[in-house]
Amino acid sequence: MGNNDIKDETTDKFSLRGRVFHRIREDILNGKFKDGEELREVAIGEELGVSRTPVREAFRQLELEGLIQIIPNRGAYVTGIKAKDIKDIYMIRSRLEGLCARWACENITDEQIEEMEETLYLAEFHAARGHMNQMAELDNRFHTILYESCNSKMLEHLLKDYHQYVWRVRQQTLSSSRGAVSNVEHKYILEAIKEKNPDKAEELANQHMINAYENMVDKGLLDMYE
Amino acid sequence: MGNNDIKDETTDKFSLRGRVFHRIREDILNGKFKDGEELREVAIGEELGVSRTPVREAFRQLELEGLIQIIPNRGAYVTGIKAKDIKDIYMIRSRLEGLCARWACENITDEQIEEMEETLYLAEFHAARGHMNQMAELDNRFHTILYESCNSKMLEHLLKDYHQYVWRVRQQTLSSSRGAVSNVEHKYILEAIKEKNPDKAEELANQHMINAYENMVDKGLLDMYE
DNA sequence: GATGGCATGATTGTATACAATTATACACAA
DNA sequence: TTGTGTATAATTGTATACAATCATGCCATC
Repeated sequence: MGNNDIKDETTDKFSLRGRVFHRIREDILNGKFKDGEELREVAIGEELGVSRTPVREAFRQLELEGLIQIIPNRGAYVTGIKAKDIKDIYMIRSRLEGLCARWACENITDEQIEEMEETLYLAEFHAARGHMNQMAELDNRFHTILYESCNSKMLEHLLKDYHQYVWRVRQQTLSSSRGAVSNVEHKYILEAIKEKNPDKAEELANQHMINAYENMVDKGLLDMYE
Repeated sequence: MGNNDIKDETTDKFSLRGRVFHRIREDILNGKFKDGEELREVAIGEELGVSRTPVREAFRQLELEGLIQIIPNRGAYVTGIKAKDIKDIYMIRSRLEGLCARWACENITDEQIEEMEETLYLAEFHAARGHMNQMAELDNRFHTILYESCNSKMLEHLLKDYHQYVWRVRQQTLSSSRGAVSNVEHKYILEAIKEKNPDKAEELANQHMINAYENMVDKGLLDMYE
């Protein structure tokens, strides 16, 4: 139930605690802090030039996010991303993106539809030229708009959270040849939403996520997380 | 991604911070702290006989759980449960319980099957006599075992989290006449799992949650959260 | 009377000090 | 050599002190 958007709204990125939180989060997701590594409050504090207090508060949040495990009176240990976690997240996302697409059918605004169509159009352009960075960014935008269009803060937060969580892996996926295929799937999903066909939209969004995962498995992109 | 089980494992219920966390959480979920109410660190601290430090750490966790909103340099404000949240959670749960039942098909142990059968048997007994407290407890056990049987810490944590979140509402539901019906649905779900029929199990668990929600709506149990 | 600025108090943000707990090292005995 | 107990160091848990920020109320001014 932790979620990203609330964090960005309320846990000030410029407060010491916020900076520590985001920094450690990044370092874990980027692999700088390895699985099982112990995080000491003073060490982190000195590295970032702050006292233990904000570090401790950041730790408590990271614990709830599942990124570290705190053992009382012992310490904080990094919980790295494992291939199994990625699989679980993709399957969870598949169901939830489906639900999100369903709800989008009755709640999406014309502006959001137009924005999504723009991303699709641009994605086609960049896909043809192999601009992978832009593709990743556009994929990002498509999904973010979809999440915001479901009219459920709960679901929106949950999905944004997972989306961020697998960000690094996802980038690699889109850097492969799936970008174009993914874009076509996006098109069909948006079509179903525009048709106000919730069953179809849910099914397509659901399958879209499963396809994305299977593509990663096929290409061996998850091997490094074993 | 915050989740309950990790909390119970790692955030010691007997540390000051843990006690503050659970206490405030309870008070919000039980309606003692009303929507929009401001929580002051010193006041809470004095009431529980602790200093601000553990209170602050508890606040940070409650924020990630979405139970309070912290505005920097201003204060912490209670975010009450609203009827819309309950609806969203039940729909999210419907999809995820379905996924959970699917995974249970290939991962459940014989011991877990036996435990679930025991709860079903006992529930039948208590349903016939109108023992509502026991019914609630048995419903709890059935779902908890189901969550643990899917072999996914991620999903298990998420579901336990939501399960707790709507605990108070859920108790009222089962206190109505749905207990017996719910128990029959549990039976069918377990049957499908024992048959190793993932499609059927997912569909049944999915529908089970939707039925539970619609029952609450019909009985007007959500009116107080409007 | 309304409005804007400033002083004051209250509250949160951060740092530090102290207490409690745990890990480590070493001595000593079996 | 191995195991155990204890002293010591290191680390986390909690409390308190200080700094920064925000809210409130009063007064001056228009």
